[in-house]
Amino acid sequence: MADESETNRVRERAGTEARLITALGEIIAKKGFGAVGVNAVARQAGTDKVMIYRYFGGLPELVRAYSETADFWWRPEDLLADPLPDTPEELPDAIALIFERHAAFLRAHPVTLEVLAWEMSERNALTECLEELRERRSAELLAAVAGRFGLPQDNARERLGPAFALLGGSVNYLTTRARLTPIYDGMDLTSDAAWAVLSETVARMAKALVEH
Amino acid sequence: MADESETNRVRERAGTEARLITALGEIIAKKGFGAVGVNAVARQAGTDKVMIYRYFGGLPELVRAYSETADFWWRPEDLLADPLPDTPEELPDAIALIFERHAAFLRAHPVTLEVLAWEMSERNALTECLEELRERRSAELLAAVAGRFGLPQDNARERLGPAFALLGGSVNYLTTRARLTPIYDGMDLTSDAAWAVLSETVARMAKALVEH
DNA sequence: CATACATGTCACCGACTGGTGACATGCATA
DNA sequence: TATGCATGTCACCAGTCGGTGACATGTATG
Repeated sequence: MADESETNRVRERAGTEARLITALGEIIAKKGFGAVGVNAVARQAGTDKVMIYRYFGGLPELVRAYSETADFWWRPEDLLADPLPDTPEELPDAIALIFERHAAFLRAHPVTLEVLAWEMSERNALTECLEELRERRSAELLAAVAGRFGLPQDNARERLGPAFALLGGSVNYLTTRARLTPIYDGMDLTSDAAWAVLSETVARMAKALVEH
Repeated sequence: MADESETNRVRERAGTEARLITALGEIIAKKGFGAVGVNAVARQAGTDKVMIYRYFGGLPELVRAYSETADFWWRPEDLLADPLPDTPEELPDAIALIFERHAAFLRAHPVTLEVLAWEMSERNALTECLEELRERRSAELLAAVAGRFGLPQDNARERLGPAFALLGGSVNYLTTRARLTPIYDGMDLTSDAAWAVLSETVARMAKALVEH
């Protein structure tokens, strides 16, 4: 009968759940967090919004499910990959490289940028997941850097910690902002040249963190 | 008659326009940019949304009118007010003080913080006004600092410019973010203590900007 | 006084939102 | 084979949104 071709709607809960979760990610990546809603996600998944309520309980729970499948943030290894200077006197260059890689990571991960933007206007399962992940990975990174360059942990936490917060915050801001407003202080933040200049500046400033 | 007490609705275009403009500012300050809409603004102004269309043409034009009445950003004088170090060797401390005052300004101007947050998800008359204002004032600040500390303008633009962009971006990010998510890298950004630590870090890093 | 206009008020429209009940259909089990 | 349940589909609800037309009323002008 014609049934076979028509009624081919998968009829499998796991598949529908998976399609809903990936659809959410696609919406975020393509349209931004402003476009997220039960209707849009269900349409993108090719199913009905009723499934969101039946299988997840609601949009917040679907968002939570999505947050558990994804990995939004870098791992310390990503930023400390070779080639990276080792000796203590090269620490400023290493910091600049970490800065560069942090920026490159974000510029290559649009969903993370959207969630970072979301954090500015709303708290939800996704932003809380990213927040928790970033806090943990930042601490790990700091410890890893201290270990690699032979700094005492408490000293690193006192001196390097706030500096990493400052520089990291700057990267988060400038990359997130650049999606819609590329110009900042006369620089085009979508260009590699601007980021090279910024990285150079970081290298120079980082020198003062190690000296005396 | 009872007319006088009942029909006291001002019946004056200028007054209604002014109430609409101030109502927009109140909505932004109290509820954030997500709550801005013709219905909400008209209700806050105690009038009818028809007036927004009749007198301004629509919400975007009302927003534009509001943007022309307000002054969202610091002036260079605000950040360079006395007491501020003068001598070239004190430049790092001056930079740290500018950083502190930038942060203090934003923490005291919730509407500006909301517009900064808005920039992350949307472009409109308000965000463009703030963008233009900030770009201009930043350039003025840089020139003023160069003048005050006897730096050649092109040198200042090359070395101090990117550093100001980095530090300023960090302040924008951390203050805007702290409205909803105060914790960042283990610091409570609503506390003065955290900002004191950050300022100290800036002072240390700025030393490397002047040396050699 | 009578006319014309500006101001303010109200009701309504279509579109979209989140959310729910009712129903058809297929599969697994008794 | 027949019953029960899970899956999927559709229609509908109430609420809000931006936007507009129609009307009442006050004021200034002829």
